[in-house]
Amino acid sequence: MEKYYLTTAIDYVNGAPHIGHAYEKILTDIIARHYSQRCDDVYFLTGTDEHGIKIQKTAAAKDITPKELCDENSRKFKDAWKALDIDYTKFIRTTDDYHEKAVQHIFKKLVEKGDIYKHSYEGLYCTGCECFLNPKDLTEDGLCPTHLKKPEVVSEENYFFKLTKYKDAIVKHIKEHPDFILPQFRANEVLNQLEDIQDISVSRSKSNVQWGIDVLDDSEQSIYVWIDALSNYVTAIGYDTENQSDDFKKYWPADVHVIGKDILKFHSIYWPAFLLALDLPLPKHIFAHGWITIDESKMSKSLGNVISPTSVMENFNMENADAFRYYMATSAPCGRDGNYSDDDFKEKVNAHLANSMGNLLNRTLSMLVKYFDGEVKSEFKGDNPLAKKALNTISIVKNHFDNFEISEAGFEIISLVDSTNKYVQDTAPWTLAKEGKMSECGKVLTNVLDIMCIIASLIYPYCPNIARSMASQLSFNINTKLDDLTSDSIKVGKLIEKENIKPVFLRLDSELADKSAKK
RNA sequence: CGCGGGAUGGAGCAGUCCGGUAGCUCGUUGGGCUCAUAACCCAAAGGUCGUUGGUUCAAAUCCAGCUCCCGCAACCA
Repeated sequence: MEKYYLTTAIDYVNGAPHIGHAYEKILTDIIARHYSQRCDDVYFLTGTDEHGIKIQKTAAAKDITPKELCDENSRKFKDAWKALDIDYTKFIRTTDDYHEKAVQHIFKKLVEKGDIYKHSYEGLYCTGCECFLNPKDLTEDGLCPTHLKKPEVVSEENYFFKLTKYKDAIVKHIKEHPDFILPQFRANEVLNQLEDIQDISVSRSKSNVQWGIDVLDDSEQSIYVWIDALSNYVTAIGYDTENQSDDFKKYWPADVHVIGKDILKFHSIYWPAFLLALDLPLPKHIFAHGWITIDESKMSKSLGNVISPTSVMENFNMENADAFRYYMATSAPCGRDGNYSDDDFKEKVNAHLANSMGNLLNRTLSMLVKYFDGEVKSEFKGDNPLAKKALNTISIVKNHFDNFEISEAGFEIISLVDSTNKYVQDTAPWTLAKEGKMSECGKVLTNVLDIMCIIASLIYPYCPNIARSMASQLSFNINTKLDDLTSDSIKVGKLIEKENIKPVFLRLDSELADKSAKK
C-alpha cells in the first residue's frame, strides 16, 4: 500500500460542533491512524463548508459579516478536533482562496463541456424565508409553515447539471463494485434513488444568495453547494482544471470518503457524476456511518440534548480523549446508529480500558518487579502459547478495517485482552513464585508482556495516549508497523522500576481517579 | 398499499445473506484467586428469538400476512 487518502465530510459552520460531528472525525481519525500503521503515506482531510444562505442570514442576525461568522465557527471546529486528538493532515475551508478559484474553473469547464446548462423554472418563493419552498412543505392552506404567508410564484433562471447523462454509468459502477458503497446494505438504497433522478440545480441567483462563489462570466449567479462543497475533496490536494499538483496526482482517487448516512445520495450520485464529467477516477469507497443518539433519542437543539464534543471529557475530568474515542468508536456496529449515555460510557470504559486492559498490564509489571526486580532474563524467552491468537487478531483487525468495521475490530482487541487475562489466571504466576518455580513464572510474565506490545499497537488508533503510556512501560516502539509486529518484542534485561509502573487508565469514579483529578 | 430501519434472557447488542444444540458485553447471585486499578477467573439463574400461518426431517434464520417502535419538515451529522 503506497498511500492512503481519506476524508471526512466538511461541516457546515452555521453553529458550533457537537457530538455527532465528533463521531465522524473520531471514526476517520481511527481509520487514518490504523492505516498509518500499514503504510507510510496517509493523507487525512477534514474541514468546513462555509457558503450559503443560512450563514448569510445568521451573520446578518448577529450583525457581523459572513466571513467573521465563518472564522469564529471554523475555529471552534478546529479547537474541538485538537481536544479530541484528531490528527488531520489538512483542514480545508471552502472560503479558502485556492478552493474558490478551483471551483470556478470546475464550473466553467462543465459549462464548456455542455454538462451545465441554463434553465428557468417556476417555484413557490417565500419572502420571509428568502428561499423557494417545496409544495409538500406548505400548510394545508398553502402557506409557508414558518411565516404563515402565502408564497409567491416566482420564476428564476439557474444553471443545471446534466445528472441524467451519467445515471447509467453510475448504476453500472455501483453494480460492478460491491465495495464502492459501504456498508453494502446502503447500495440498494442508492440504486433506488437513482431510478428517478433528475438534473440538479447547481447555482443560485445572486439577488437571493450573495454569500457564495461567483460563476465566472455571469455576475447574476453564484455556485450552489454541490459543486462548491463536494469539490473540496480534490481542490484540497491541489486539483485545478488546468494545473494539477503533484499531491493530486499522488493521492487521487481517494481511498475513502467517510460520511453520514444522510448525505450518502450526494456522495454516491452527484459527486461521482461530477468526477465522470471531469474525467477523473471515482473514489474507491464511500463509507456511510450512522447517527449517535443521546439516551436513545435523536439529538436536536429543540430537545436541548445536544452534547458538545468535549463536554464528556469535562464531566468526567479526563485529561485526554482516549476513553471517549474508544466509546464512540465501539458504540455502534458498522454503519448502524449508536447511542450515548453517561452510564453506559462509564460502564464500558471502566470494564474494557481499566479493568481488563489497564489492569492486565499493571498486574503483570507489578509481578515482574516483585519477583524479578523488573528484569526479563534471557531464559524467559521462548514459546508463547498466546502468540497464535495474538498474531491472528492482527489480521482479523486489518480485515475489519478494510471494511470499516471499527467497532468490530475494537471488540477483537478486547477479546485478546480477555484471553490474556485468562492465561494469567490459569497459569497463576504468583503461585509459581511461591513454589519456587521462578523460571516458569518469568516465562509466563514475559509471554504476557510480549502480547501487551501487540495490544498496545492495536489499541493505538483508538486510544493513542493510553497506547503510548503502555508502550513506554514496555520499552516498545509504538510506531512499529502492524506487519512488523511479532510476539517477541520485549527485550532481555531490566525492563522497569517499581516507581515507573503507572496505571494507563484509571477507573472513572475510583478513589485513585478522584485523587488524580484533584491534583 | 409512500420509503427505510428495528422488535432476540433485567439493559444494550451479535447471529438472519449460505436453515441444524441461542451467543456476546454489562448487570444479578454463588464460588475461586490474592499478582493487580474493590480488579482478575469459574459457575449459576434468566429468553416458547414481536405475532399468526406456510415450506422443511429441522426455522431466530426461508416465504406470506399482521401488530408495535424509530427515522424520512425544521434547528441537525
